[in-house]
Amino acid sequence: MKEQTLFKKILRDSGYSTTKARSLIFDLLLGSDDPRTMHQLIEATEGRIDRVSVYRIVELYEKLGVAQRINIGWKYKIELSDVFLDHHHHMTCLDCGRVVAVKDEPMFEEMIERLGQANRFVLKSHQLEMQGYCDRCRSNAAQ
Amino acid sequence: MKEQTLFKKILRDSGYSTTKARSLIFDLLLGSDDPRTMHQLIEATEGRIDRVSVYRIVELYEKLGVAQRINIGWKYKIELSDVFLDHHHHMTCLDCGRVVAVKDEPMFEEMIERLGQANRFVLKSHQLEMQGYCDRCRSNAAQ
DNA sequence: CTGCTTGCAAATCTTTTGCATTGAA
DNA sequence: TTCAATGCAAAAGATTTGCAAGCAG
Repeated sequence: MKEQTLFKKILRDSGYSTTKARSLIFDLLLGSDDPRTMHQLIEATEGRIDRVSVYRIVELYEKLGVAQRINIGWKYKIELSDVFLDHHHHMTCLDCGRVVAVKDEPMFEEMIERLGQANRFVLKSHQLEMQGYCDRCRSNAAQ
Repeated sequence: MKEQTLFKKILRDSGYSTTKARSLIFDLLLGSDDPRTMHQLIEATEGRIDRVSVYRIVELYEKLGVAQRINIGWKYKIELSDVFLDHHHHMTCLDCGRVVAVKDEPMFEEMIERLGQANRFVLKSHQLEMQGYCDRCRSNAAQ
């Protein structure tokens, strides 16, 4: 199913309407490879949507599982959820700030599952964030 | 080495002095099992330290590797770094908010290492955050 | 002593709330 | 048409900055 169609279906099924503002935010998220900060997202609307609405829309997307916040350093960024992007994790370069999406291995998922059971948790989600220096930056300067 | 001693040594070695304010924040972090939000930390000082100083001290602790921010849901919390606590990860209950520290397996560390190499990153740190429902909450209501 | 630290005041930035108006179905 | 969604104004909350006074070494 085309992303936009699935997106509209999710809204409709949950009793929300598809509006110009909601579609724009969705397209902005779909259009960028990298997660976006709230600030970037608001900038990207170029005043077409009020900042308050951006907050409200992102909040809704999180509730519906359309988007998720991920934590990069001290800040958070927004990206589409696993429904629209493959489940993955992030590796951030401490020097240039580049964020690489890392597909995870089945073995990793199994391990997460085991950790949950060992603590008697029924796990719903998880995030793995890694930081280090990418090859480009490493060849430029000694860390 | 006793925690306080190591703490003072880290400050001294980096050219910072040990002050009443810095010791208090350190003790507060050392005294609680769970990570603390900035808000909780400020409350815990009971006005003995200005909120601005708390921010500045926490910032310094992060720079020196004494403490680290961890992301719990949308917010972040502060806890002592691996220098003072064993390296671990967090499992948060989506219902009651309880945070469980999870010791990780050597296998996990190996996997992280491999992921780094595969992406030509030299990894320096990583965090794994898991969310789900704990056994207490699960037995109270159906999720 | 002397410069690093802190407190205080205030600026700035981020996020939330209330309410009147607009627009999707 | 009708109620949900948006914009606008403003409040509330979080974080940062500048500067004078205080304290650790």
